[in-house]
Amino acid sequence: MSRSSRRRTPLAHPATGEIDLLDVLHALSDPTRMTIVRTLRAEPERACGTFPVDVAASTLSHHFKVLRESGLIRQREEANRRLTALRAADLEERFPGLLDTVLTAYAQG
Amino acid sequence: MSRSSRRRTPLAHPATGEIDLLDVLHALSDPTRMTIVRTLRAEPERACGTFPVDVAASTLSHHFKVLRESGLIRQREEANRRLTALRAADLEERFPGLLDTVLTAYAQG
DNA sequence: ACGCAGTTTCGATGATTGTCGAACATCCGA
DNA sequence: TCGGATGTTCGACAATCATCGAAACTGCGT
Repeated sequence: MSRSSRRRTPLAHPATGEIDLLDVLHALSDPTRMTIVRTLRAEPERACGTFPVDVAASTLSHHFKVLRESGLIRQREEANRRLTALRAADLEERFPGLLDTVLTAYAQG
Repeated sequence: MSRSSRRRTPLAHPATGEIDLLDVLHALSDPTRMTIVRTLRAEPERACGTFPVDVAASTLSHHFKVLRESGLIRQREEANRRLTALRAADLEERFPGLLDTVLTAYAQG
């Protein structure tokens, strides 16, 4: 196995069917994470460092972990970057209409 | 002013326009509170003690406060009871479709 | 007047959370 | 091979949270 195929932990994501609604709601109830999700809906895939949030890198990493473990985002390794994408289709399959409704509600501001 | 018109604190509720989405999502991300909201959608108004949750009375009171301050429920005094109702119409006005979508998603299991 | 039923407040406790800086790991380019 | 760029992990810390029991309060019956 090549050294690059496993970074630290294998980047565990919950299966679509295992996504828990309460975890999703909790993940979305933080302003930094909501900003990440909202940003991600516009663009298909983004590197971690390119989000318009003003927190330390380690804090951002923590938020990505919460979003990943809730099933909201998927991350994959790309060289020394980690690319992040919204699991829009999975979410739509699991909880139809949820993401759209929540993001529209947030835009209502 | 009659003694009964003010209990302890005046039971503050946010105005419909002031309801914050992040507060709502946070309030809904707890299983006990989600159960309360779900129970409340079936019945128009309920007394505090009649919810199918297994926590101490003081804990329940705390959850009602969180729900009330988030704008999800409205409470009014009725003799020595406190009656709780879902602010479904207000929620619908503020965040159209949100409550239905979330509760349907939760029922999806 | 007394006590009971229903609820809230208070104080405490243990768990979780958001945040940071420092250190570490990985990959790419010079 | 060395350095810089990109992210993560590791403590640590203060704040918030869910929970409880005990005490207090309110209104209704008796």
